[in-house]
Amino acid sequence: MLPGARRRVRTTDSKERLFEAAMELLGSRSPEAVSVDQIAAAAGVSKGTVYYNFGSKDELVSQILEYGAGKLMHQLTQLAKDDDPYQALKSMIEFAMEFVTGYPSFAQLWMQEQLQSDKSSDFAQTALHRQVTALLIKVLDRLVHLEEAEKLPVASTIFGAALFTARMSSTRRDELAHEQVVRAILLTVDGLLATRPRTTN
Amino acid sequence: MLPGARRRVRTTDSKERLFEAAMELLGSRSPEAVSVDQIAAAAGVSKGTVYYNFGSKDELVSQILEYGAGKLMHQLTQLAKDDDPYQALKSMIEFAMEFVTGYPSFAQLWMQEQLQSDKSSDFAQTALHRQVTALLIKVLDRLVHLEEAEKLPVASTIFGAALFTARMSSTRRDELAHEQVVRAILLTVDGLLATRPRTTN
Amino acid sequence: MLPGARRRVRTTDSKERLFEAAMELLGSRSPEAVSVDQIAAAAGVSKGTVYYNFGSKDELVSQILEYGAGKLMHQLTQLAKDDDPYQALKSMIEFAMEFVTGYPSFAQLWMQEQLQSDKSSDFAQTALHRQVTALLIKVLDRLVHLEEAEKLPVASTIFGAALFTARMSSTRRDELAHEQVVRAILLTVDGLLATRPRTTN
Amino acid sequence: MLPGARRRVRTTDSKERLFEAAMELLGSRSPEAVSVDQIAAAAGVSKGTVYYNFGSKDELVSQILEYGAGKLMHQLTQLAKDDDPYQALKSMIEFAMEFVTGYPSFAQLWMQEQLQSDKSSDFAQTALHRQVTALLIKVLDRLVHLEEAEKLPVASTIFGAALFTARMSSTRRDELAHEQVVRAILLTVDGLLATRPRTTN
DNA sequence: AATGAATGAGGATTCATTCAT
DNA sequence: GATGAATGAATCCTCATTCAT
Repeated sequence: MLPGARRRVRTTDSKERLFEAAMELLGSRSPEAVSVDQIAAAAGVSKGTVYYNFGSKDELVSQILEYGAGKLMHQLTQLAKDDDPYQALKSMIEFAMEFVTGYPSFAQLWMQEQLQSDKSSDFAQTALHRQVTALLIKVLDRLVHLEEAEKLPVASTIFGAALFTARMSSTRRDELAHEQVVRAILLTVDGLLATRPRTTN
Repeated sequence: MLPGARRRVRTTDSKERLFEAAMELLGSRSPEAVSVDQIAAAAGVSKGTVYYNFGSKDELVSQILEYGAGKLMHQLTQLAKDDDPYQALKSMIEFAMEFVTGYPSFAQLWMQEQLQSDKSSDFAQTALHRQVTALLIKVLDRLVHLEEAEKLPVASTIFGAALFTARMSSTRRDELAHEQVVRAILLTVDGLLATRPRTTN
Repeated sequence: MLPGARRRVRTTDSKERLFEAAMELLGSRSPEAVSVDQIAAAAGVSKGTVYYNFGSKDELVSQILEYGAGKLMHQLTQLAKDDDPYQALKSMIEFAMEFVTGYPSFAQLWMQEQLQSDKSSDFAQTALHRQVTALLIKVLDRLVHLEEAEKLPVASTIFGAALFTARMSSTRRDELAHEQVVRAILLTVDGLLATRPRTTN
Repeated sequence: MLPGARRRVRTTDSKERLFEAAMELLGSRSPEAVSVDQIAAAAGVSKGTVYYNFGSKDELVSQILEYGAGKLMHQLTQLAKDDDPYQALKSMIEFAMEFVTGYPSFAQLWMQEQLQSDKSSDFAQTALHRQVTALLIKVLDRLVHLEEAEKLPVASTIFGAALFTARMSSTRRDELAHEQVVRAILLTVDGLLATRPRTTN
């Protein structure tokens, strides 16, 4: 083939299809419960292609995790910059909700992997928890004055409530309206506003 | 053997040992990631004994789920009766934290199964979500006046935050002190108190 | 218990129930496809009772086989005594049909075990084949003159046709009327009568 | 490797080897009594290969059944075309004998499955019984005049006698000479010729 | 870049059998 | 006489992975 000619897109075609198929399937089942055959079949490629592109099942899962973490963090970081810290939190929660609805597998994977003590290192998602809470803390600091010891619990609570309730509402679509859920999660912030001194700029 | 000494107990011994071994193992891994061999070995019985006592792996998991749900609901129902609704909520959250710390497998299993749309009905844990939120709503109603549409989201948020953060804190013991987490979750309630009309007894 | 007092009947109660349950189940499945659990459950006794009464599954199967063989041979021997050899053959075939209809498991077991070369000894059913063919040959000898070499093939054919078609007709009850089948099997004898010299008494 | 030498064939090699190994083993034991391990070992491939090629043990057994049914019916259909109906029947019986001797597993499987009422529909072998008897009836009709009601019983008897005696003679090779058995089975036809009006062409 | 065939380790489950009571 | 609990070998099957093409 002539160098520089058409190429590029086609190259990672199967890779992307595998990626998406895996995300889809991992949205409702644990990684152990999803087989490589299923992923390959859903992507319309052969099983060997999974190994050609990702090397192993674990690697595929890790890449999904990392991809999602990157995407989420990128956007949350942008939203955190809003001048109004309350508005920033609201937008962040809204985005998290949308994100989890769009990619249920991320929430699923994070929740699961976050709870496993034995698995090796776990950069990605432990890092994610740390990164998100750090970001939340930064925004909260701009809103109210918190004692050092309570910062992480508060941030974790918001993170957990958002992650869990978002995931939940993406299943029970009818009962848990997006908007109402966002408002409910923001109640934690309202609670802070009512009980802590405002940050004096 | 000395007469009158310990004995008798032995009867359903293996069943209980299996139950506990399974709870232990399911605390940190998804059911699919725990093998029947592992459970049997951990309980110190043969693999066949699992099937003699439970019929199948799924049934064992289900029974754990049901057992936990019953135990949790029983205690929460008691605590909800406290005359002071705020205190009731606080005790309930505290108990939930302790419970999840003591039996991490429950939180793990509930979270996972709650997210699976395809599994057939799932009385136990779907029922659990409904039961817990119903109970929370009853207590909240005694505290503040909520619009019908926001009740479930608020209750779900508290439930999710408690479940997730409790589970989280039982892994990262050092960083997330029990007491602080309870206070953080209660912020949602503080938020309600600050923004909604009190219930007029 | 006083010797000579009431006893007898009750003693083999479970044994008989097991025997009948096993016959029933073995009527439609190979021994390997029927479990001791199933037999015990069908008999309404515990699994241990099978071993108490029969020692092993194989022994139970063997006893069924022997019991059936004895019963069948006893009656066939009587019927073979009829003065009219043609009538004797007819009665024998009729009885075989009834017998197989009543106890499908015998036909099933015989057919299966007859075909296994590797299984040890096999008194019962190999003996049965020999006994039945020997009996048939005796009666045939009274009817027509056969060369030595063709005796066994002819007797085997009648035996096989009867056993197989009887078993078949007990499944497809509607299509294969008892009477017609008997007549069809007797055609072999008619064939002999038409092509061989009659026995001169 | 020498160019042009044997090669290529290899492709579905394992599948065929499994097929043959299974036929061999099923010749003397019921499917329940033959394990997948044994089949795989006999074929010289790994257990997984059985599942890769056939999906399940049942499917493997079914395919053997169907393959045999096809092969048998094909040849019988040819032989049935002989102008002389008696000769046609003789050839058909001879072929059936050879076939059963060559592939004892077919007779074994057919007999067993034909007798199971509970198994779902069972195209293959029930179809086989129907097909063979239908074919036999067609030939018989060219030979003698039969009442409608007796056609199936007569055909079934011939089928059963052939199947069973053939299977039997392939075990007791010494006692049941091929030729004699064929003649014995043809006696049924002789019986017909002696007792029914010939078909008037 | 991709695949289909093959594998073997491991997983859930069944089952004949043993044994203390 | 009878049973329930327990077992471990064996069975069917799944699955992540490898490799020649």
